[in-house]
Amino acid sequence: MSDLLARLRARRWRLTAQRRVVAQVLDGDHVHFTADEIHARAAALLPEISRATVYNTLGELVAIGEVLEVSTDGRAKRYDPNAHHAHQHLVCDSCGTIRDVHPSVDPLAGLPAAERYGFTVSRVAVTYRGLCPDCAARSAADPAADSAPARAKA
Amino acid sequence: MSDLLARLRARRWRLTAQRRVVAQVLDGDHVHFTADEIHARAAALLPEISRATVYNTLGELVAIGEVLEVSTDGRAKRYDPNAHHAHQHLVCDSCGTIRDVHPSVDPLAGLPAAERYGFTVSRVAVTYRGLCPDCAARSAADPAADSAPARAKA
DNA sequence: CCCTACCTTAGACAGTGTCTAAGTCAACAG
DNA sequence: CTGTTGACTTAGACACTGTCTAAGGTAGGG
Repeated sequence: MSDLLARLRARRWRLTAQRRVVAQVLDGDHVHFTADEIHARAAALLPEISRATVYNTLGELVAIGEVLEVSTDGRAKRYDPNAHHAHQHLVCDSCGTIRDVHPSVDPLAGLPAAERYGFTVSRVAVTYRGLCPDCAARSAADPAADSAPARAKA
Repeated sequence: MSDLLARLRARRWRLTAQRRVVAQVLDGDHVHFTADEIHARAAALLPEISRATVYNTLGELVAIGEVLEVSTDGRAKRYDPNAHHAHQHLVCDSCGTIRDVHPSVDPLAGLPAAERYGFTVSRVAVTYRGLCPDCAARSAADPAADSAPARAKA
């Protein structure tokens, strides 16, 4: 992923400071940030960067296939820099954490032609949902908090 | 589904006119409406129904498991009344149409314990994406329209 | 070093969903 | 049937996420 900038240059992107910091943030921890989180982290490196630029850059990265958009909860989309290796997601219902998992079989095989209703199927998104170890421990200790998803991370 | 009202009564729900029309709308075509579409259709039957009530009622129906929430595109959530029969979704990237499909194997089996990272996995959402027959035909006839997803149905 | 097309910015705007205070009414008791 | 009560509904303000525009800035080629 460290050659993302090189790939962008090959696509004739103008390498502005803003695009560099967005790429740098995506290149950091392999976490799946929301656009707002990416903006906050980018702003820590380049305070004057605007929200619109982050959205623009993310949209362009998605369009050229360097980054994947993941919408797991109907709230903010998350951006997944791991676009070059097929994978699926494991999502915590409580804190929203996402982990990548790698499929052992091609999930497209699970859909027989008879069930495709004439659709041209090109992709499959598989999302496993449950509780991450931390949240499972917390809900066992305090069952009342079970159904109160924390918006912010602990 | 026609006994949804009976099931709600069994749960000690107060059966107001508003809840009846929401149930009635969900009971209609097996389409997956957004909350706003449900509100519009409910308002056709009961003009003074408010948006908040539709959201409240849908939220309660989801909480008790009578209806499923589906978020396919990061925009409005859609509500799926077919909650009593495990199924997956086939989504058209162009027009947004959703069809239910029925899995031949338990998709949870695709995730070996070694890949669960300590998560307590309770559900799996599988979404197949591609083009519906109509949109595939249209994009074959006019490739330029291929990447311009229509927000409204044709 | 200059130019120009592309990029960024601030802020307004739009869509979706949540919350609150006040009024209303379904269900039950008598 | 009528009264009571607490759950339900309402309008509208609010919050969050994402998009758009006009104006100014700047990367990269000459």
